[in-house]
Amino acid sequence: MTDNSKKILYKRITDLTEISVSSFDKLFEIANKREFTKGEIILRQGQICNTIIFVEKGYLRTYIDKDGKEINTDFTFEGNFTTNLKSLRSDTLSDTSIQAGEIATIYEFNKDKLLELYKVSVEIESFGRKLLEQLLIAKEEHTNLFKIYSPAERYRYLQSNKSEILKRISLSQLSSYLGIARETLSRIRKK
Amino acid sequence: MTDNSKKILYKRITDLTEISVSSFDKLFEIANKREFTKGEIILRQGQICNTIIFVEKGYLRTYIDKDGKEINTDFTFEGNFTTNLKSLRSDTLSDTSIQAGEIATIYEFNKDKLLELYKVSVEIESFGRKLLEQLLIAKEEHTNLFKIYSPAERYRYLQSNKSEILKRISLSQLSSYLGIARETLSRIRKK
DNA sequence: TTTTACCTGTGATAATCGTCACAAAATTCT
DNA sequence: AGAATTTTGTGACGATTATCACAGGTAAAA
Repeated sequence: MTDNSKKILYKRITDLTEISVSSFDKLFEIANKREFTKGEIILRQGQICNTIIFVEKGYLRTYIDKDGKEINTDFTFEGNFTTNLKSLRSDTLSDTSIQAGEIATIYEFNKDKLLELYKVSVEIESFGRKLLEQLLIAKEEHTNLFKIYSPAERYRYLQSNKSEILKRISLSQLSSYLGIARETLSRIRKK
Repeated sequence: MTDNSKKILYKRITDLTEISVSSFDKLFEIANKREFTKGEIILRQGQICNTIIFVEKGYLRTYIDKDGKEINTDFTFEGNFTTNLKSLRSDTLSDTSIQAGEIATIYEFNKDKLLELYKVSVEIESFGRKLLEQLLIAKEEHTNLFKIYSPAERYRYLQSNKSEILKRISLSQLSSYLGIARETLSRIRKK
């Protein structure tokens, strides 16, 4: 494995599950490498999502359009996966868009090809299941922020537990992700 | 299949995925049926969660204790699954408790036995993956409520899209689930 | 470098929401 | 049925937050 990109993906997967080189190679074979400049759209709201995306470099921003205003629902940094699962699973129109937040390199995995691999390799399906587990745990933690904490407390939670996100995401992008007005977040941060 | 309980579980699984009778039987063999009266604790915060729970009858309430106040993070009605995934996966102490909200009948599936079945039956692992997909989609939808909508709008969203929950969950239990003070929710509802 | 576009800070103000206190209503228990 | 417990409604008030408007700053583009 001389390809450096391949290594990043391999690391991410083996961190999650045991996988043979042959299974990994099968997975890598269906990967479609793509490059984006800042601001480019990877998935557009209203389209059907048919891929799972791995971010090798840069980060992606997932957002919903609400009355012309963009509300960020997720940020995906290098070494992580994202998609619109609802659209992917049921072939319905995606209610979110995914955009490159910086110059980004991604790998796209086609859904149908992936489902074929699930049938062929138990290891790959097992990987799929474990990835979902991890995503669900992260989502639960994020949801609970809104139930347990006030806006100011949510920001402080990120400071203590997810400082990476504060370093990379601008205040105005972060505000909708935390369900706080930009101005309020600016005032919270000043303290 | 004469057992009626068995049918409810069977229906839930076959709604999600194709499964052979023999795989289903393997799953049913490891199921541990238990009954609870209203208010009884099924999983206590601070314990390690090692089962996945299927609700056959009644409903369960999942909550976090915050400074002595209980904040509801989830409700699980009959025909659905719940657990504390973080605790289950990493053998760490659960930060949530799960309690019977009514007289309830549940099936518990031991984690280790389930992992064994995943190895034996591809169908069962596939079921596990699809269940996680569904849970993640539902969680994403719920999270977005907090980012997109105001408290009043969140309540109206439940009215239109999840009316079942309004019928079965009391206002005071619902308020923390929606991140709204009980009094405020009472006033919202009056309109 | 200069221009342009975007991002952040800040004041003023209004709207919303949370908290406290208590009464009324509904439900459960005996 | 009657008592006890829990749930819900409501007023008053204060705290927090959203919104609007605009200025200053920063970064990207020409």
